[in-house]
Amino acid sequence: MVNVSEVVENFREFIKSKGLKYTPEREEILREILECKEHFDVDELYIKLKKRGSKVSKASIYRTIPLLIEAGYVQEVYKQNNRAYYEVVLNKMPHIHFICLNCKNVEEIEDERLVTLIKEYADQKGFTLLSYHLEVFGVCNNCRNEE
Amino acid sequence: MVNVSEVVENFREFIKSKGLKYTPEREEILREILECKEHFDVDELYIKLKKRGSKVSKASIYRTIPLLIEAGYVQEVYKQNNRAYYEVVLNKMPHIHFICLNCKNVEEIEDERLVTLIKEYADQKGFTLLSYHLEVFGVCNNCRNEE
DNA sequence: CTATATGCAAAACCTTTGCACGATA
DNA sequence: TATCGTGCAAAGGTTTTGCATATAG
Repeated sequence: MVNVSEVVENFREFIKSKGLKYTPEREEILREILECKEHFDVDELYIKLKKRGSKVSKASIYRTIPLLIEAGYVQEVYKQNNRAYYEVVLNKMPHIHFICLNCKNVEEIEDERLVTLIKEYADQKGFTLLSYHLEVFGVCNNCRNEE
Repeated sequence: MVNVSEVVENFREFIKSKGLKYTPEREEILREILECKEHFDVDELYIKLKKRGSKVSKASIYRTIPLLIEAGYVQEVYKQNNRAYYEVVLNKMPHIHFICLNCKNVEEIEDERLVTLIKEYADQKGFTLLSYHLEVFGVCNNCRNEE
């Protein structure tokens, strides 16, 4: 699992190295995101924070997420209903998303061979790999049987 | 290349099989989309249609695209500035995008092993494969050397 | 003739932004 | 104390929707 205090510390250094200010809001948002096991969107995050008694605004969330992405902790994975969904990428094996176009369900799979394959190409091209995501679109078993 | 009249005919059957009505607007939109070699968004499409003297409204485009997606001709590939970008998936080999986060360059690669791997999983899950795309983020060789 | 589609304009929605106030370094 | 961040509310821009009219079957 992710070592939360280590990440928090790294984030603080990241923020400072950019000449920005480390604020309680930014830390709250980071900590809450690190708790997310699944994909999340801004609204969900906002509600979770509210429930904990936090006073952060959505504006701050919208302004903090790009920093977390830049720091390499978070990644936007897809959009649905005009809403962006994110996930924590720390210590997470890159994975394949199987997205059903009918029921919109997203299933996640991890695969070693894919990792190998991509690394091979990256090496070949002299490409410094940061992250990636593979999205597969189709119709899931359930939906197909219902038709 | 895509056989346009064949696709148009298939789409007509698709529409009818759903008990919907086949209209000139729907066909105009389909034909225009089949002309798109690159990714496109609703606005671009609308402007192209206008230039040809078409009278279709954006509303109709927005209402037609989901049908084209359902029919399997079109796919949403990404969003940028809160705008959805689509592409025609007919006769297009699935591909890997290597995206350089520095210079924003996108390089496209086709790979057989990836196809095999995904088909394997899809079969396993009873997932009807329509399309997919793999995006790899990092820093390209040129940019790395410049730093 | 009936059910569905269209176009228009307004609404809905997520995200961004301006501004005054507050907090960090 | 200067700079940057925050919250609020309003703006911005894409997509959706209600409604009257038009059209397909």
